[in-house]
Amino acid sequence: MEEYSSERLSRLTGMLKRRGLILPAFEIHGGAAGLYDYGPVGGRLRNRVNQTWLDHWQSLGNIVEISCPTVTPYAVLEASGHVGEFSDFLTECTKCGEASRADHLVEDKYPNAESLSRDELASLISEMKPNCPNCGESSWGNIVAQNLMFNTKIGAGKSGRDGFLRPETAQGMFTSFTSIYRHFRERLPFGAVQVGKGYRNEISPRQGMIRLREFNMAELEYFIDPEVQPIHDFSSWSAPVCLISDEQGEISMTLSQAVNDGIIRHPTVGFFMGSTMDFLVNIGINPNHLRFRQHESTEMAHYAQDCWDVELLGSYGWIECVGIAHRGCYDLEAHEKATGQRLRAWRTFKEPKTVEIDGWTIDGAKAGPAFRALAGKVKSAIEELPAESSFPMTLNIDGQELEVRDEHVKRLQRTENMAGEWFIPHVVEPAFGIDRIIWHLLDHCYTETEKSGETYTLMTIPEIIAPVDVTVLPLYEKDGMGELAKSIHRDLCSRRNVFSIYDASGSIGRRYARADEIGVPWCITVDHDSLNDKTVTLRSRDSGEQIRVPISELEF
RNA sequence: GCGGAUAUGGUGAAGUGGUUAUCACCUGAGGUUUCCAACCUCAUGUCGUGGGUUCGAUUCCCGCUAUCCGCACCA
Repeated sequence: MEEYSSERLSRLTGMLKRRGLILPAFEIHGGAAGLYDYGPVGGRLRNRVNQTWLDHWQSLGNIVEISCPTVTPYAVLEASGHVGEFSDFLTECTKCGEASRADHLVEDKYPNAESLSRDELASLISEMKPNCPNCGESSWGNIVAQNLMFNTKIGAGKSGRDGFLRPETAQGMFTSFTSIYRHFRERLPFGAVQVGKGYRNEISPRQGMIRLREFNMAELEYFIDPEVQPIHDFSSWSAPVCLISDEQGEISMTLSQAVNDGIIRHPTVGFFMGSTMDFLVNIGINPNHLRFRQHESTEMAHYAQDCWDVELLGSYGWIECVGIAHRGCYDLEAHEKATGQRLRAWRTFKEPKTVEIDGWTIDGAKAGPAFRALAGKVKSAIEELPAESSFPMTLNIDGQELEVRDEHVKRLQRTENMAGEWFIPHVVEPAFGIDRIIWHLLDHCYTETEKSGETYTLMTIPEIIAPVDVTVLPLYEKDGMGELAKSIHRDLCSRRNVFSIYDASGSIGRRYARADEIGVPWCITVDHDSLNDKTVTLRSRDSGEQIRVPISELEF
């Protein structure tokens, strides 16, 4: 097991920068905290991780990919709860000027103060008079919301609307629900995936790629009928995994056992946990440095019912890289309330239900002129009345006593057949921090060994995400070996989804070392024999083995 | 955001109030070399940024930006 040390970390980050995988962005202008570039090697690595992620989920068969804007109108994120929740409330000590988080000042008495509103916090602070942790005085100014989303204006000048850069891709999937629902012919379950950028104006980005202000995320929103018991196949995950449960602490058990015991509160969450683990291990994450941690009820996001993080161990300790949340009906309901649009699915009953309606309603032709503006409210009140009501009666509507007479009302009696009902689907969301995952796979694949007494580094990146598939090396750039190597290189590059590098500088050993350092799985060497018999040497990064292969049979 | 430290070629380091800032590796060109960081010659490329002190600042001082370490934060 690789030892993580700060020395190894600095060698790794130095290599990533030197070899063009990951670099601080805008460095010639002094840099900018929390912003990183994927360089000439990293760019393709990121792309392949994204593509592998998409392929992984699309293989389920009921998943579509969509792509939504990052610029998002204010109303969308207000409806989702982000404007209200995605911020910290700060208040300044008027004596020393130190800013403190308002919820922290009262959390002795209210352990879950994070969930309090601004007004509640203000009244609690004036009541409890907490002391300033800096100067000890108790004299607090107004509470201001420090929002962690990037503000922007959509449009210019006065006509510009307020907006934000999205803090997650998820909202686009929810606001597109009806289109996705129609695409799937209105049959649950189905899911939508999206990979793209998200933004958070972090107060203090730290730890390199771990906390970024602009980051790559990949999210799946999987819509399910809460009344249908899902059937998932857990048989491929027979080994126990490390779970840190809210109630039981760290335990080791299989996913199916954890679902059966109710530790994982929904089978689909458990299924996605297993599927997520498969994806991560496939792209090079060390399974021994992976664990699942359940959110405690107090740290759960405003939308979640249950949430399991995948944490990966690397140079910065255990870092949450994936969150698998059961969001219930929170999001669709929130957007439905804000817009009045129906964001529901239709559930057909096994047997149509008949509902006897027996009650009263108004006779519009009489009641309308009689009650005028109040007629609508009278109608609602009348329809609430039991069938055995008798008229005339007196109703109190908006403080007015109204006499409702026989002539104003009609008996309502009929039998309705209901074939089904509209309901708000529930959502299970695996949300991946791509940058954190890429960081950890590089951290896990970075191997320092010795070769003839010298330190030797190689990246054991799996072939499916290797940024470079193959390098083509002429033993010497003379006698036509260079030309032959270049033609092989061009042929490989022209193939679908294959990327080759041509490298002719330095000794052959140096070039193998360079290829190993960025994790190129295969090297092709063109030598004198190649000119005659049209064969080349194919060298494996991981085994160092070399075999002779005809140029016409190179398989990439 | 607070406290502390740091900032010198692509990378890692050395050094200085005064002529042209040093070294290794890397990179490029040429030579040599018949498959795992070899060697020879030559070449490219640096004092984060703005201000101050000074005849003169990469060096001293201040601001800014960034990085690292604590604290705090982490939907």
